[in-house]
Amino acid sequence: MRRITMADVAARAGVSKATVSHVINETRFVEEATKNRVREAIDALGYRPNVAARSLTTQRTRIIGLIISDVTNTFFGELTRGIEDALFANGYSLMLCNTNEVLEREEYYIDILLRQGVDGIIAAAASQDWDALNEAAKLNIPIVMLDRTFENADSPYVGVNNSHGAYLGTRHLIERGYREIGILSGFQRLSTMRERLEGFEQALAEAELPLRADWRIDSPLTIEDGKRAMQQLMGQAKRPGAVFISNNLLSLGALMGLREMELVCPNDIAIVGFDDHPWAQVSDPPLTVVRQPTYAIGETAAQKVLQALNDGDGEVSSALFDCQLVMRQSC
Amino acid sequence: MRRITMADVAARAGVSKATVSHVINETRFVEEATKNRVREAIDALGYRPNVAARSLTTQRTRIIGLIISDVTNTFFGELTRGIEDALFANGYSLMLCNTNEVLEREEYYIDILLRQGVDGIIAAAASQDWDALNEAAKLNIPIVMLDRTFENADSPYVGVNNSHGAYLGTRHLIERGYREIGILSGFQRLSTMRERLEGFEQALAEAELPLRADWRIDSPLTIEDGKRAMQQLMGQAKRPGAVFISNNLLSLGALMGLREMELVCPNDIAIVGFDDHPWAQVSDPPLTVVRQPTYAIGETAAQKVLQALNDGDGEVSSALFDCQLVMRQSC
DNA sequence: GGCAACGGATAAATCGGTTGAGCATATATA
DNA sequence: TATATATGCTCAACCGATTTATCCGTTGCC
Repeated sequence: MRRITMADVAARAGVSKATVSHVINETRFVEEATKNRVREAIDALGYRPNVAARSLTTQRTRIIGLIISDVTNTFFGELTRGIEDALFANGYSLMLCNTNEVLEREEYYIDILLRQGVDGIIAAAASQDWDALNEAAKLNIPIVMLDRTFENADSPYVGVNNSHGAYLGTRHLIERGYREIGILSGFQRLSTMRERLEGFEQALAEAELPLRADWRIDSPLTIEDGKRAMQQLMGQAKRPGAVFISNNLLSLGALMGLREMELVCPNDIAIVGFDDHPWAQVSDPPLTVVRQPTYAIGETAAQKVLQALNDGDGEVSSALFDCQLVMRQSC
Repeated sequence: MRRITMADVAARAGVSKATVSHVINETRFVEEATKNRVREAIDALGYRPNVAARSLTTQRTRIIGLIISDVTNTFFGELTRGIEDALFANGYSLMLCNTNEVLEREEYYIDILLRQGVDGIIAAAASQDWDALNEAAKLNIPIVMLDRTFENADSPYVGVNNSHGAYLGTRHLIERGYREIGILSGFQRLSTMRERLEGFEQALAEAELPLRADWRIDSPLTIEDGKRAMQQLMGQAKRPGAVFISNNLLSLGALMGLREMELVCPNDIAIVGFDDHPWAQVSDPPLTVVRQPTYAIGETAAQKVLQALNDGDGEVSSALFDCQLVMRQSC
């Protein structure tokens, strides 16, 4: 079946392509009678505008690119969902790019997004600097940093107050009487992880508790690494009594690691994790966590790009959400 | 910064646009020296082809549309990931559409995807018939049904043998000695849910066990509904001793529901769920489940669309994966 | 009466690529 | 020497929209 074009519609309605275009986009006054003939023709023919052709002239695609490390991680899943809903509500579509925290893949995707001519980019970037995104910035494509940011980032950022979140979680451990506290601190090249470590350290410092290097385990952010990290932590002669875990996958892995070592939480070690997850309610034990408003973060990020798109030059502000301690039974 | 076009590259390299195009796409022989001049110009100018313009003539976008109900559900998250990886490996991009099982939203998205001119569609469709996708089919856009299908579906399907999976799970319960078995059977308008119910019934029939209507609870597929369903099941005077749960969100909700009622699994009720999830290993109790190779299903679905795209008319086959029983401690 | 303004449309250029036809020049064949 | 073939590239039409400039009445105003 040949694609129906605007010319077909114009012919059937007995008007020019220009008029059809104006009826569709409401870009100029058209007489009601003419409008109706055009609409009738559109319906009758089942005409569907070709986005590529339109983009060519308008230089807009109504597509937003999203760069994250992995949708499989529910944290990113929720973010994605929030973004998608906000875009949907505004007639935009989403191009999803998983980078797996691999820089080359991120760079590849940024290039693709630019070729695609996306109107904006939301990025939970794997890179540690602005280089990869710089080209996008040069092309004046609005960018919103999601979840993470970096020093020389030159775009609004939407995320949470990580250090305060970690501070809350750690202080909770201290208030429950734990004095020997470790941390699974993740990947220090990510701003989120650095900030969480900072909040953790601040809470310890305030309580005048020691900061032991062997009770801080850095690692990539996977379940496997969480398991390993927890086992390394607990494999030591001198074990902490509690641990703050900076990331949800690490928490899950940690729980698995404990199980394997036949250690029991919170008896052998108390845990406060970062990021909530429905399953955390039914885990053994139900996990006490610092929760971030993930969906809202995504939603806001999307609104920020759209705002940048609509306002033109007006500066778009960053948004920092607060975390919330959710007490359950792991400490 | 003005966008660099092919004309700029051509001018700088001292050749025609046609030659530049041929160098980029390797669509015709070009002398090595000329090629080099073109490549040098491309690099020097930082030229990036405009996908919209290309799509206009080639009628291809190298974008595949994915329709699912919700990325937030890890099952779909995994599917999405498998799809994205396969597309990435082949130089295709992914447009993500969450429908929330809402028909209007699905129809809206299909329309958008067609306007966008996606090369193919992978759909875990909310609709129960072919109507919504029919337009895409008429335009000769390859479609792959993901996870679910329906009677008059006219496209390859990639999923698992649901009835056999449910059969396996149910038989396991029977083998463990349970005789009074219920089912949280989800949404009967989805093929997956119907098939799972079928497998469940078959296992009961084989063991000559009764099929009680009050031990079968249908519901939408959300955590909340799982909770309600489980509480309804266990709120009855005559309770079953075990239950097969046809969906992962329902399983999670069921666990929460039990907790609230202060009932213990598997003592008060044994559970076998459908779909595995990392958290199922650390839940209380660790959940025995029927696992499907989710990632592989997604990957395969993507490969099927690409195959349809490349082979032209060659019929693309469906793919049915097997499920696997993962024994843990919920029965 | 003459000129401006306006209402309601259209023709044609344009966006940035791809691609079939065609055009020199060089080499092979008769 | 004339002709055929191959080589390497250019020209220009085309994809399907948007948008600028323009056109042809009508009406309003001085």
